[in-house]
Amino acid sequence: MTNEGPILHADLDAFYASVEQRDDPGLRARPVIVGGGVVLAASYEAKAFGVRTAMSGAQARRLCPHAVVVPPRMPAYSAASKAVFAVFENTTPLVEGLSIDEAFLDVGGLHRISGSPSTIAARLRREVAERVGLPITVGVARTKFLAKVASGVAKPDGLLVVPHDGELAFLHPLPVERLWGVGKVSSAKLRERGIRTVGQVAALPEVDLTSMLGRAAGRQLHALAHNRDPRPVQVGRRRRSIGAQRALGRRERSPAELDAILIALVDRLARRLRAARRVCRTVTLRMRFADFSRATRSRTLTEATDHTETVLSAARGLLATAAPLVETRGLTLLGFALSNLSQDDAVQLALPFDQRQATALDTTLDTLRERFGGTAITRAVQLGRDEGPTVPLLPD
DNA sequence: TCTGGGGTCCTAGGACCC
DNA sequence: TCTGGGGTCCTAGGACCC
Repeated sequence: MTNEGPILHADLDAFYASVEQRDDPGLRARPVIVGGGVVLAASYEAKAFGVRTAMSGAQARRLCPHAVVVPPRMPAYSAASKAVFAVFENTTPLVEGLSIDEAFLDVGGLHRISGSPSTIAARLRREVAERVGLPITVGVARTKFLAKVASGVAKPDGLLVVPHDGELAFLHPLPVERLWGVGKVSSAKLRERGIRTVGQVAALPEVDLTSMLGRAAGRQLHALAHNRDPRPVQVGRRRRSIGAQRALGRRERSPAELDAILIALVDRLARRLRAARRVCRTVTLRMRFADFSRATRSRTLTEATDHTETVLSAARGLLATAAPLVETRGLTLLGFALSNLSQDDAVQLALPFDQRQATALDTTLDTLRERFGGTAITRAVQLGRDEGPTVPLLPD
């Protein structure tokens, strides 16, 4: 898929909180906080008091004592998300979802059919408001990165178009934190050297940035500050891992209690895996401790699986490995991630051809089985699953 | 102030193979 | 016997995003 641009970045405003205000008129125009222990989303009325996403609930209530705190309703948010994405798909087939509440849309080539990019963006906002009842902000620019920055600047309920001849004038005065990939740590490193704006980053040689932030991050930052972002909008990106976790609090848990939580997590994950028709090969145990330090332990299986029992025994093995850590640091969060995902219907994927080719593949698989055993078959079939039917199935 | 639940990508070292 | 360069895979940690 080529990058024809221009690109829209569409981002729902205070998504979870907006859904709550839409569904309960009593909440409209009032400060709303979604989530209990931690703020998952805050309405703009609550944000005005300094409430932010990921802030602890206690701090949020101190800042905004009259806020209405509501528990999250995930099914309502997924349904709203689906409805909004339907509007996106109706605008252009070139949609790249980034999360439950934002996406890139490539509207290049739509000019003659649908009007100018700003007309398309205005219509998109209107349709989301009319059909789904939610406010959405849209940034329009030549690249993904600029479109995303533009929507960030235009929030809430806004529309901002960055003109071709005004890109650097728009970009350079912005604080470095607006750059994608600049979080707390990178921001601190840059500010330590007196670098506060994107323009100041652009004045730096790339080597300075890579030595400060690492190779990939430095290069990316350098490119973005110079407004270089060739990444196309990618349709149909696939998930690379599936995870589930549970906070445990500071209370000690008995081994039996821990095992019960472990079983519940693994069971949930294996179900999601099968529902998505995927198989996994790597199981990762994620832990957080009383001092908020973290650790992971992982194991890669020889064959991909979606069986609860197989994942469960790997999960138990990993937790046993980590017993000394758990003992000394005190476990406060337990989670698992399944990665190294592939499709579970590879043979079908590999056989959209005619009968002769199907027979040839069967012969190939038989040969492999004779010469290399089952592992080679799994490996070859996984290549087929990951890469599609063009991958040669014979090892070199 | 005391911290949820879901993800992505990068780095670096070691094992192993050619 | 010692030496090498290059590549892939696995593991662990960490930054960042919503």
